[in-house]
Amino acid sequence: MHVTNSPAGHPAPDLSSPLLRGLNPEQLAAVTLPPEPALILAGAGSGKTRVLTTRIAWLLQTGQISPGGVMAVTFTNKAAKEMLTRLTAMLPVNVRGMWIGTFHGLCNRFLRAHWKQAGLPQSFQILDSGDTLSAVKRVIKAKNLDEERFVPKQVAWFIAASKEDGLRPHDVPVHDPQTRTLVEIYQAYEDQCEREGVVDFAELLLRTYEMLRDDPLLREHYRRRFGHVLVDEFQDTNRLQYLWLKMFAGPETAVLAVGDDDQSIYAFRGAQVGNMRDFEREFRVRHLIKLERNYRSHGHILDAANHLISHNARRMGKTLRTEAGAGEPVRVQEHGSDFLEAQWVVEELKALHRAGLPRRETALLYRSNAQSRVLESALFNAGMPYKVYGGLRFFERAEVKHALAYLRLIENCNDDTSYLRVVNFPARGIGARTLEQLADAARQTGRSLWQSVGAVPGRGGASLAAFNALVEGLRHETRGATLREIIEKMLQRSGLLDFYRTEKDGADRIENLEELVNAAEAFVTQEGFGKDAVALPVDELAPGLIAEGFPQAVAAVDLTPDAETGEIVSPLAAFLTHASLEAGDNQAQAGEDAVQMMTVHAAKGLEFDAVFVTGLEDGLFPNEKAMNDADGLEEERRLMYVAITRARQRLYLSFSQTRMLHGQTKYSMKSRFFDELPDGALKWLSPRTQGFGSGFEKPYQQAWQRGSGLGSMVGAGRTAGWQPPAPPSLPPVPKALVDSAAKSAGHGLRVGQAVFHNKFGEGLVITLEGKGPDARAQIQFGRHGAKWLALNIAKLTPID
DNA sequence: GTAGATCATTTTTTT
DNA sequence: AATGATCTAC
Repeated sequence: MHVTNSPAGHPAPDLSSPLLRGLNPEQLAAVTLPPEPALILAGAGSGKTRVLTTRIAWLLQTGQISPGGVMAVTFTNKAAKEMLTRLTAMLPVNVRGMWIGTFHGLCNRFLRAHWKQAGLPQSFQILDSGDTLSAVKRVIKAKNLDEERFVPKQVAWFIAASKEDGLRPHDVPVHDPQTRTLVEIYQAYEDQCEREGVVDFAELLLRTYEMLRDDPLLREHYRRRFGHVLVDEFQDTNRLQYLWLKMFAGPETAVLAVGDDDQSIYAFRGAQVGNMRDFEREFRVRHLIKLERNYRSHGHILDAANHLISHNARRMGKTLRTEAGAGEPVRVQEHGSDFLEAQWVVEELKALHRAGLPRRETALLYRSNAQSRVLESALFNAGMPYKVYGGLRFFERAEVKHALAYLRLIENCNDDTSYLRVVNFPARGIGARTLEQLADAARQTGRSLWQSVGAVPGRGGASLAAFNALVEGLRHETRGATLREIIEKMLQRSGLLDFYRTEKDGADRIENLEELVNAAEAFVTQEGFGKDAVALPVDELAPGLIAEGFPQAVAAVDLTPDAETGEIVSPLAAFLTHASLEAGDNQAQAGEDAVQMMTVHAAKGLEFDAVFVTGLEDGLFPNEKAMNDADGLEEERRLMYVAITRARQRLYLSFSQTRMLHGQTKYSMKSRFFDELPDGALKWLSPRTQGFGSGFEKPYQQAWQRGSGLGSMVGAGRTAGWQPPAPPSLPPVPKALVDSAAKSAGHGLRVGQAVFHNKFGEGLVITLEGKGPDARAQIQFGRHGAKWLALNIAKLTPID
């Protein structure tokens, strides 16, 4: 542990505050750091959020800062909300003036306050990824380009990636014709967004960054305002987010970056772990604090995690410790098929539940979403409640998006994306030809679809005009209405309700539309959009600003009031922003006690008493698309590290010899990560012989009945003196394989046979074909994958 | 304009 | 296997 001393000139921190009670020395040091750039390496389960919130509370309480002077950035709405909740629980503070939110949320706030200077319409709309994709599609179509050569998804990805590197179209280096066209699309896309008054997610950040970069006065204002900037999950920041941070944080700013390089699992979407090192260097960080005390997991689990992650070459270096004792060994189980694996999981879950463990305290983790299906059906058949995270989110459902599109048109009729989405939904006889004519007219005049309706002749033109009249009518009728009334009227008049009433499975959709009304209602109450919502006086937060010529700068408070008039943006506009920025929970209804199922990515930041990591097979986890280069494999390893560290008391790791994947049976070897786990922390459960439940219910039952958490299971007998048996060399052969093996006798090999090859190592015979000199075999090798070998050439030694 | 058929696709994902 | 997107036939 290395904590730099406070430099001379900083008074010793006031340590008498009750806020600081119960912090360990490292946490305390982090919370009470002097106002200078600092980096906190916060391991899994080390109390990171607590440090962050306590730090803010302490700064406020000791009068070192006012609420308006704090900025705290997170990645997810959930993290931001949690911070606010904890903070208000610690300190009675008005959070209105505080800038605590996601990168995108804060940018939104900034751009709403400076909409004029940003060159945006006052009620600009935000495109979510789906909207962005359809906008890109329209550009590609308008430019008459081949969608095979310019796949919309990839183009959208290119544009987002460029923006996240801080590059505008003319900044992108062009070396080949393909890129040149991509850049042209990018430019056309930008023009289109500009015309329609919409911005995508990356644009929120990029535009904020550019404004601060190009306007020294504005930059100076914000730098003066935010004495403290705190960044959560720093290892996940991308290039643009880092540049953005450098705009807000000047030489005087106390930036506190909190992150864990070992939990960086988003490189695939642009996260740069290197930002941590850059931060250390560029901000001249003199305070590096490591939080290595883990308050979550028992010893064996941490041993496994530490041992595994030590195989990564590029690390900042950190080892988790616990005082909770060794606890239970990590249970490893092998299965013949994914189906059997799922059955075993269900039986173990039943046993855990019988032992008194709430189902919500158990989690099933997997590498990819496709793996959830088998598990789900096994749980379903067993009648065990479960909850799968990661499906469609509320605001992404088709019917909800349709409804939102109508609302967006009411707010801004030039939003072509929304226009196209609902102009013929429900069907009103407006076909592709009519829309093509409309698009042509719009393109020629450079106007929006809405504005070009007059240019379309005949019946099509009349239908379009009728649609415009419908939206126009809605706008008039709902003027001054409450959000609820607006939405209800829209659902009626648009025909959406009628449409879904006649649909055969429209009942769910109607339910969701009703839920939309509820969400709006909740939003109005929560965000204080009632009649007495008032903008904060302009000079309350940053005195002296007006003199500097930036009256608008400070008005960027929660309710996004207009910078000049102080008038608050309409509830409808605010709700639409909310809908874009926060897609809603992607979980089923809370309440029922259910087993939690999710990908390892989705599990980051969560913890459970018992965790199952399933499908630990080479090719799946580590994923074959990532395991061929060192960086990819290291990220997979970090992912595994995240999976392991989710568990408090009990961890199961399982893998299967066969798995249905893309409609075919895939044969795999156990994950190479098993070789990187310490034998002493593992217990290999032998298949089938011990039966289900493993007889471990007792200590669990006692622990939970005592109502105690960590510590109560320490040294619970089972692990003392326990010796790891040698892992079974190769698994028993599935029955189907044994049956087919009889036919292929002759060369001494059979399907399912384990063999050894001098170059490829151990493998499993998957297929046998041909006879005599033509005989060949497909063999699944561990890290070399499946190979076809000619049996008269290849030297294979059967393994017993 | 819609229903049904065919075809490609299939790591991870927040805002 | 299952999903989504595009194409074809009415």
